[in-house]
This record gives sequence, C-alpha cells and structure tokens, in this order.
Amino acid sequence: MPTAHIPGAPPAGRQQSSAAAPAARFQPSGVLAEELARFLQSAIVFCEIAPGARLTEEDISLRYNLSRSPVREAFRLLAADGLVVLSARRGIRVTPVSRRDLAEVQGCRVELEGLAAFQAAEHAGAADLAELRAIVEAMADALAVGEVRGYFKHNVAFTTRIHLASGNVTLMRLLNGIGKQALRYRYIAYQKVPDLMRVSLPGNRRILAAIRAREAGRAREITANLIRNSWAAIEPHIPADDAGPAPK
Amino acid sequence: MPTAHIPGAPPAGRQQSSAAAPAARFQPSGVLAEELARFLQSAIVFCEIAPGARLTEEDISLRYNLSRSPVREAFRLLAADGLVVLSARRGIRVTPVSRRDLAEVQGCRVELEGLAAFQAAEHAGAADLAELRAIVEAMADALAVGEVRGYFKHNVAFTTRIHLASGNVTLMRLLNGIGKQALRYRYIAYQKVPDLMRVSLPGNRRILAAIRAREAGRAREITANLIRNSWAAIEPHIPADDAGPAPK
DNA sequence: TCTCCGACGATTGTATACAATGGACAGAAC
DNA sequence: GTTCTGTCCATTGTATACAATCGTCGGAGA
Repeated sequence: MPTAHIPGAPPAGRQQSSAAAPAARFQPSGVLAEELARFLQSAIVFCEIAPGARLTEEDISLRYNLSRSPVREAFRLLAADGLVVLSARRGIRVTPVSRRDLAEVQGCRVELEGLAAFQAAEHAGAADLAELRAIVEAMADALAVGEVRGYFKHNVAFTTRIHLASGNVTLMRLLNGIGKQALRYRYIAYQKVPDLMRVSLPGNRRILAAIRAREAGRAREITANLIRNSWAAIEPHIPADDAGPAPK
Repeated sequence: MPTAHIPGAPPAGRQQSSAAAPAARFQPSGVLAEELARFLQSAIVFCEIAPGARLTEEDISLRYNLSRSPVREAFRLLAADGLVVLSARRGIRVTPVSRRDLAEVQGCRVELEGLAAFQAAEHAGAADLAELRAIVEAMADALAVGEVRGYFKHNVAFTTRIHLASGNVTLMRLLNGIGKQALRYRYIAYQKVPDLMRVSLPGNRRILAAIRAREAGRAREITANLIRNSWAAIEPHIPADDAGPAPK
C-alpha cells in the first residue's frame, strides 16, 4: 500500500535549489525537526493528512528534501503529543479518531482546563486580562462574518492565553501534550457544527468575566461545562468505533 | 566544567567486548534508545544523577559505548517527560528540583490521580482488584521490615495499577508524562520522611476499599488528600527557591 | 486445496562523518 | 582597568551509509 498523500508538498520529485521550484510551502528557518513537526502537526490537526493515514520516514525526507535525522526526530515529537503512532518497521500512522479517544481526551481536558482557568483567576495580571479581552473581541468579529477557521484560531489563542495566565508551566506542558490531540476534535467540531460558535462565544465571555472577578471556582465550572457541551456536539460526528475489523 | 559523574557506568574508557569487562550495569536487550532512557530515568529518579547536573550526548555515548543516535533519542524521551532540559549547543541539564516545581507537579497530580481513581472505581475488573490487594499486602510487608525503597516501589506499582484500571489510555499517557517528574519528589519524600509510610499505607487501603465499593467520588477524594498530605511532608525538604542567582 | 517454508523487500534502528552555531577566553585598544 | 573584538572549541544539528528485523509473497509438498 502506498503512503498517504500530503498537501502542500512538492510533487515527490527531488529538486535542486533553483528559483523556479520553491521548497513547497514548508520553509524552515530554524531547527529542521521542530519546524517540520509544526508543519506536519498543522496538517494533521486540519485533517489535511487523514486520520489513520500511513507515512514513512523516507517518504517525508524525500518529499521535503531533508535527511532522515530531523524527519525521524519530528515524528518522535508528534508521537509524544499523540498525533501519530510509531510501530517499529511497520511505518507510522496518523492517530485515528474515535469516540473512545474523544471521551478520554475530553475527560482529561475537563480537569486540566478547569484547573488552568482556576489558577488563571488567581494569578492573571493586567496584561493577561487585556489580551484575553482583545481575543474575545476578535472571536466576536469572526463570528459576525461567519469565519469558522478564523474563529477557531482565536478560540485556540484564548485557551492558550488562559494556560499562560495560570502561571503553571507543568500544567502548560500537560495541556500542550493533550491539546494537540484535542485540536483535531475541536476543529472537526467547528467545521461540522458551525453553530457551536454561538454557544462558545458567550461561554468564553463568562469565563473571562469570572477570571476578572477572581472567582476561581466559577471559572473552573464554566470551563468544564463548555468543554462538556462541545464534547456532546462533536460526538455524533465521529465514527462510532475505531474501525470495523481491527487491522492486526 | 566537566560533565557530571554517573554511577553504574564503566570508567569512561572505551572497552572491547571481552568477557572480562561487562558493559557496565547497562545491558540493552531491545531498542537501545528506550533501554537507555529507562536506565537514565531510574538514575535520575533515585537521585544518582544529581538534579541540575550537566550531561552531553557524546559523554553518554562514550560511557556506554553507543553511537550518538540512540543517545540523542533517549534524551529526547527524557525531555518529553520533563526529566532533563535540552538547550541547543549548551548541553543537557537534569531538571532541578524546586518548591515551585513541586507545587505545579502535585497540583496537577491531585486532579489527574483523582480522575484515575474515580474511573478505576467505575471500571476496575476482578483481576485489577486482586492485583491491587496483592500490592497493598506487599507494601504492608515492606513497611513491617522498614524497607523504604521496597515500599516505594510497591507504592509506585499500586498507583500505576490504578491508572491501568481506569482504562483510560490518554489519562495514562498524561500521568506517565508528569509521573516521571513526580517520582523524584516521591522518592525524596520517602527517603527523608520514612514515617510517611505509616500515613500512606492506610490511605492506600482506603482507596482500594473505595474502589472495591465502587464509590468513585470517595476514591477521588481520598487520593487527592493523600497527595496533598505527602506534598506537605515533602515541601520542607526541597530548597526554597530554584537557586540563588539564576544561572543565565 | 491447504499449509508450511524460505527468500526477498520495505522500513526502521544504529553508526559515523561533517556542518553550523554560540559561548568562552585571550589579546588589543582605549 | 575595562571593554571590545576576534579566534577557537565544545556541543549539538544534519546528512548518509549500513545493519537488523518483520511482514509478505511465492512455491513446494502433502
């Protein structure tokens, strides 16, 4: 079975550094492995690489004209975030989506995002509050014009900013680890149920209000509820079980 | 500044595969990177490599007679678990311990371990319960003869088994990520405050009882309290702030 | 026709060589 | 004496070659 198609990549032929054929849309600036991991992560989150798709290290290294070292490292990074599954000498698979996985991810998120909101309410500084308010406004604007992807990105920024405001690096590390996986589901949600925006925006406004009022417990509750709501909205759009016959 | 001393390693001289000089106590059987990561992890958790110690990839590869590839990968694994901090071209440092870090780790653990206990109470099967009971007895035996390290290991096994019984792979992944870091603190705790065992054992018995009785909420509460207790017991034994003048 | 066995190929695991970068230190200029 | 600057070196980043392993597929035998 051939490996999966990957968008935004050169046509799989190795290319010289002539001006005519730029190195795809992947243009590394710093450390290759990290750049590549970010690039692939985005492709996976936005379902440009399908869940369950199969990849190989050599595949990617040929496609982007890199050596296998950084490619290999990039895949380890993605695996640590739960976005791909490595199996020795059997290739690499993009983690499939499933209701079971969704339940696990959201269940953990209820606790951790709740904790982040709680601690953000305790520790947020003026700069955090101002930034959060600005992001909420950007979300409102995106909602007004119906820009789903724009709303999604601002929503993610809002969440991330709350994590930051909590001042808890360990918590951020954990949320980062699970968050990548969650992002896929969140994106699917907004794609399939754009109306989720109408519920999400007021919810986020209330979270911000609770944080500003230093009502930590309330911030936690609202956050938890919002996640549970979106969870319920997403669930019907995820295949019921992983796959028919589990591929051995 | 020379790199840190590492116990259980050959005397830094490269050695041939003669029978006389076995390859240290590190004897890989499977994938080198993973084996090495496990080996180093244990050394870090048991403070055989000091917090804050400096290492380099080449250092380790010479010491254990490996190439840099698996060594590099092992360090990435450790970094993903928060046990070391990588900084490009400046070497690798074993993550220092600090009260702030302790607070973050334990704060997250309260939520996640609580969730694990909750779900374990919901889902544990007969095999899980039997195993948990056996482990508790082993802990009691270790306590009876005052074997701190033995008690510690069984205690870790108990926790891990609860994670498993929760049936939540994502949660296990998260707990695994933060757990490695927590292990250091837990080990320091039992070393400095052996009496912690006397509090811990009854607590664990009550957790098990709650799980057997399917009282999920109670299992969560007891777990959370136990963690908070040990947290309080550990704190005085950790240096108040990271270090005097933050080394830039 | 079914099963077992063996060879081959795909894919990752490991080793090694080379490149690039950033810090430390010595020396000169002020 | 202090500061700036340039060189050198330690250390990681990247490229490539080779080894090991597992699955697959075809063929032979029952």
